[in-house]
Amino acid sequence: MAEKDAVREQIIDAAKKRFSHFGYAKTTMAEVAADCSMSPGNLYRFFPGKLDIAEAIASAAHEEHLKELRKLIQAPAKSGRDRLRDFFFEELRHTYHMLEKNPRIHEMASVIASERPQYSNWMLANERELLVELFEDAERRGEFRSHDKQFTAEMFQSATMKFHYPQLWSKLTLPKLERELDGVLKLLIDGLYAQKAHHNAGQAA
Amino acid sequence: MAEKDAVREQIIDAAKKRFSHFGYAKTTMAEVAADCSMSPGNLYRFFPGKLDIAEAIASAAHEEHLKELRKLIQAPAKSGRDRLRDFFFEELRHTYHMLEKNPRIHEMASVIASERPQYSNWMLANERELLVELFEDAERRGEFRSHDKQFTAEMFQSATMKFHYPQLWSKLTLPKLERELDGVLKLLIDGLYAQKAHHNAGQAA
DNA sequence: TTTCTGAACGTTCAACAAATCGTTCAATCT
DNA sequence: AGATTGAACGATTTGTTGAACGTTCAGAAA
Repeated sequence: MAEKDAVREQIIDAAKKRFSHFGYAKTTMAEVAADCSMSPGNLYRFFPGKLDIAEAIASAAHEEHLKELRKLIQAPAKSGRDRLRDFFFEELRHTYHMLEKNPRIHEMASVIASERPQYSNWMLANERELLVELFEDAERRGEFRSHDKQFTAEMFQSATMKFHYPQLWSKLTLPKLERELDGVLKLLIDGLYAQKAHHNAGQAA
Repeated sequence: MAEKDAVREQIIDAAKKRFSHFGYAKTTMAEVAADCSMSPGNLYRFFPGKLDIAEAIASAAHEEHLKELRKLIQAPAKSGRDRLRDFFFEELRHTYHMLEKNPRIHEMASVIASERPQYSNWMLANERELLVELFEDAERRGEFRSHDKQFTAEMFQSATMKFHYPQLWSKLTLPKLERELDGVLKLLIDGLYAQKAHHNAGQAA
């Protein structure tokens, strides 16, 4: 089993190099197999198909991303407002730099998104979990409160969706995007605080 | 001149029928010309090209849409909150029904959006003007206040961008989309009211 | 037996040819 | 003259063919 995992890792490494150098489409299974000194057919004992190799690569990167996000929402000295800002700014910069630094990686992400629509939803759900944690923590500290944290997290993701999709950016620079994200977040978070006020008023009555 | 406008109208009508029946791509200039009992070449005395005919059709529809939106934001008996809700719900339903009722029309919109990127921005800017009017009116009535109404309008459009792009809907039904839009708007508008409070507090100090 | 290979299968892709389309403009009509 | 035509032009699309690709599996290797 450990043996099998090591081979999987080797395949992932070889594929990652090829994909980010030549792109997903221009990389053949035969090439990846040759890089691993094995036959094309043998790859299929370790992965159901080419797309699954890409998914494994993406999942590892996603795990790294989640780790970074987790660090941000657990910053001890920061307010809930600042943590939310840090969270979504990290999301934006992550997407932006992926596009800027290496378009091949973004090609890979696009292929996965179009061939495995549910995969994007899974990633969004993972990030949403972190948001819920953040909201729970903010409530514990009495900062803001929301009735349905799962739903509120969905609303934040919905309202910041534009910043996930470079196709919607129409050549905006990162500073402009950041200014826009900042404005949206300010409104949303002020909304959260306001709902806390309503909630308290309701309790008092 | 009036003569020329009448012919333009005839061309637009013929093209509209063809585009919505067979689609933009499958309609040829020769067919539109034949429908108008003229030669293909003659079309170019009235329109610079095929895409401009589509744009004229889209612009007329856009004018209708703006008229509807204007009606909603000027409803006398409604609060700013309700007007904002009506505004964006109309936007969502407009997009949704365009897609649902006649995909050919949506195809036309997609072609224009991809060939004339600035055209989409122009439509967004028109709608943003109405939002600014709405904000000015709400401020006049003392309901909520925002420092930079142009910017605030941009933030509202940014946060509701998802509802403009069916590609991001992943099979969500209209009721689900409406629920989501409702949640986003609730946060945003609460945010507006909260900023008014901050503003007033600032004035008082 | 279990692990691995590489030829074989059906599908997808790339390159080329033919046809079609948007657009132009010299010639024709009014 | 100005208005209109329709053949001609270049660009784009369509159709087709052969190679390349992802995937499978019967058999070889271990």
